[in-house]
Amino acid sequence: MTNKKAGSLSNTLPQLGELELAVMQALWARPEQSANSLLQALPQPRKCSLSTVQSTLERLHRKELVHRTKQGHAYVYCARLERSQLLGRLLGGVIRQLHTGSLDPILSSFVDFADRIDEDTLDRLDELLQKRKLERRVDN
Amino acid sequence: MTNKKAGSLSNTLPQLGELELAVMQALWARPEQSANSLLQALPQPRKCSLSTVQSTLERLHRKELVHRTKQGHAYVYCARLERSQLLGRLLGGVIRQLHTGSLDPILSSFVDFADRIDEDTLDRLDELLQKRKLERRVDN
DNA sequence: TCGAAACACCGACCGACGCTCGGTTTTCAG
DNA sequence: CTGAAAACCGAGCGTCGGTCGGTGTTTCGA
Repeated sequence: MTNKKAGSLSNTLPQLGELELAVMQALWARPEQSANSLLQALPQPRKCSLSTVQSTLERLHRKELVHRTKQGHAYVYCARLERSQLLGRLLGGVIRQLHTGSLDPILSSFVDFADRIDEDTLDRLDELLQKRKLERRVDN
Repeated sequence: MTNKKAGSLSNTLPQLGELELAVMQALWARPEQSANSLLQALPQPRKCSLSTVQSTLERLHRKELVHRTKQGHAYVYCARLERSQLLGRLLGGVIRQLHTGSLDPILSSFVDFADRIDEDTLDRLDELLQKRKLERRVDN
């Protein structure tokens, strides 16, 4: 019947495609680049036309992930978010989908995740945590 | 020209649609349900036909997120992952997209995330961490 | 000054996905 | 054996990311 809407992850930050991600990576590696420069910077097996990069940049711009200014007749782009900020947003999006109201399962899931990675990761996480708590105390 | 592949989040767990998520929620709330029962359990504004729920279940099954067994002439479904496990996977997927090789930024992003949520969250995270580290020592 | 090069902009098409459903076939139970 | 309930199949739709070519516009150097 008459379709309503697919929407998928409505509450979530729009997911990033492969090329979009590659472009962001290139932009983080070196800020302030033109579409053409970005095209060159793309990893080997990622060759496509300038148009493709441009429309990807356009999409990224609509998603407010990049900022652009006219420099002569061409745009110069730069990322509007640090890599870690984007990661934080995406993490938040995923979490928001599956939250239960309580924070514990989330925290637990993450500790679980860290635990599975590496022997030292828990310790590293601990260090960061202590440092953060210290900073917090100074701020207040 | 000849299209190659869209793929989007190739390395990632396939994203879940709205209905798929709703079905999983219902399944977590009460395991061992039939398609029909699941249809009834869906939240109010989520009314659709049995067929729709069935094909969603089929998709979920292909994604190995639900397990099913014939009970009489109908399937009975149950989730193959706990909510927290799925969350962990999804988290891992997002992280894998944006990792830099070093784990630090990830951990940092998460501590950041926890910090922004609530005053006590850092402490709670600390508790869980210490508990986990203790358990680890016992295991080894 | 003028023309080519570089770029933005537009529209088109493709494949993948999730959602939606109706019709057909299978299957079980009364 | 018959009817209801479910599975199964296939179709269509909207959105999204990727891909590009053509067209118009701006710039800069010859």
